[in-house]
Amino acid sequence: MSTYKIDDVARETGLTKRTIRYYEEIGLMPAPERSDGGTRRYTREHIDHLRRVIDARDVLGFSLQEIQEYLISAQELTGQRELYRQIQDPAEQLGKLREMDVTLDAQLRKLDEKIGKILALKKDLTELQERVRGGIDRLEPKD
Amino acid sequence: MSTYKIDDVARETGLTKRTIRYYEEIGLMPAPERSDGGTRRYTREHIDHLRRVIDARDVLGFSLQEIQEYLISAQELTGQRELYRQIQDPAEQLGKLREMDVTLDAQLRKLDEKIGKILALKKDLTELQERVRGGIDRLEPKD
DNA sequence: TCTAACGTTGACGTTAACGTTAATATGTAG
DNA sequence: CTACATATTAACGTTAACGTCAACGTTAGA
Repeated sequence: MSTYKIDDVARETGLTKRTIRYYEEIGLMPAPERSDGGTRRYTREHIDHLRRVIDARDVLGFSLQEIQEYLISAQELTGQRELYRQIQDPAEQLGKLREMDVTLDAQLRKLDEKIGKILALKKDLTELQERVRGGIDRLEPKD
Repeated sequence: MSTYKIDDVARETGLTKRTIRYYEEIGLMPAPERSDGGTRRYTREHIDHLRRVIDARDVLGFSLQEIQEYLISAQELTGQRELYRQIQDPAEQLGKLREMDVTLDAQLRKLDEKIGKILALKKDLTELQERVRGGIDRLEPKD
C-alpha cells in the first residue's frame, strides 16, 4: 500500500502542511500511521477525505465544526463500519443508527434551504438579464 | 419619511447593534443620516440592504470581503442602468447593455456552480441516509 | 425638568482558523 | 557517512468578525 508524505498531500489538496496537521489536531481527519521516526504516512483515503472537507468548507461555507458533524456521521457508517460491528448490543446499534438518521435529516434540510435561497437569487438575476436582453433586441440592427 | 433607531434595525434583521455598526464601519452598509445629537436614523432601504448582506453571508457562505465585491458589482449594475438612461447614442446604449449581460452571466455561472456542488453533496448524504435506514430496518423488531 | 432607557465612541477581549518561527529529529541522495 | 532537504512539536502571532465594557451624551415620557 503506497503512502504519501505530508508535502505530497499538500500538493494534491492545495492545503498547507500546517492546515493538514491542524485538521488532524481538531479531529477533522483520522490520524495517519507513523513511520518509526514519527513521520506521518498518509493513504489515498486521507486525500479523498480532505477533498470532501474542502468542498464542504468552500462550497457550503460551513464552519469546521459543522463539517465535523457531517463527517462524523459519514465515517460512522462507511469508514468505520468495523467499529460499528463491534457493538454487540443490537439495541445500541439501533440507537446509533437512529441518531445518525436524525443528524442526516437536519443536514439535508439545511442543504435544501440553501438551495432554495440560491434559486431565489438566481431568479432575480435571470429576470434582470431578460430585461437587459429585451433592450438589446430592441436596439440591435435588424436585417 | 419614517426612520428607525438602531435597536429597531437590530430587531428586524436579527443582527446585534454592534454588528450593524461594524458593517457600517467596514463599508458594508451606507452610513445613515444622524439626528442633531448624533443618533443614527436608518431608513427601510438600510434594512433591505442588510437583508441582502445577511443572505449572502449565510446562504452563500461569503466572507464579508467577498460580499463587498458582490455588492460593488450589484451597484455597478444599477449604476450602469442609470448611466444607460443618460446615454443618447443607441450604439452606446447597446454596448452598455451587452456589458451588463456579461456581468450577469458571470454571476449566474457562479450560482450554478454552487448549486451543482451542493446537489452533489446532497446526493452523498441521501445515499448515506438510505444505507442507515436499511440498517434500521434490519435491526428493528419485525412483527 | 428630571430620569431611565437608549445611543455614541473608543478600546480592549475572544474565538476560529490558520501562519510563522525555533529548536530538534528524520529521511535520503551521493 | 555526511549533508541537506524535509519532518516533528511547541509556542507565540495574526486576521476576521464580532463581544464586552467604560465613560459619556441623547431622547422621550411622567
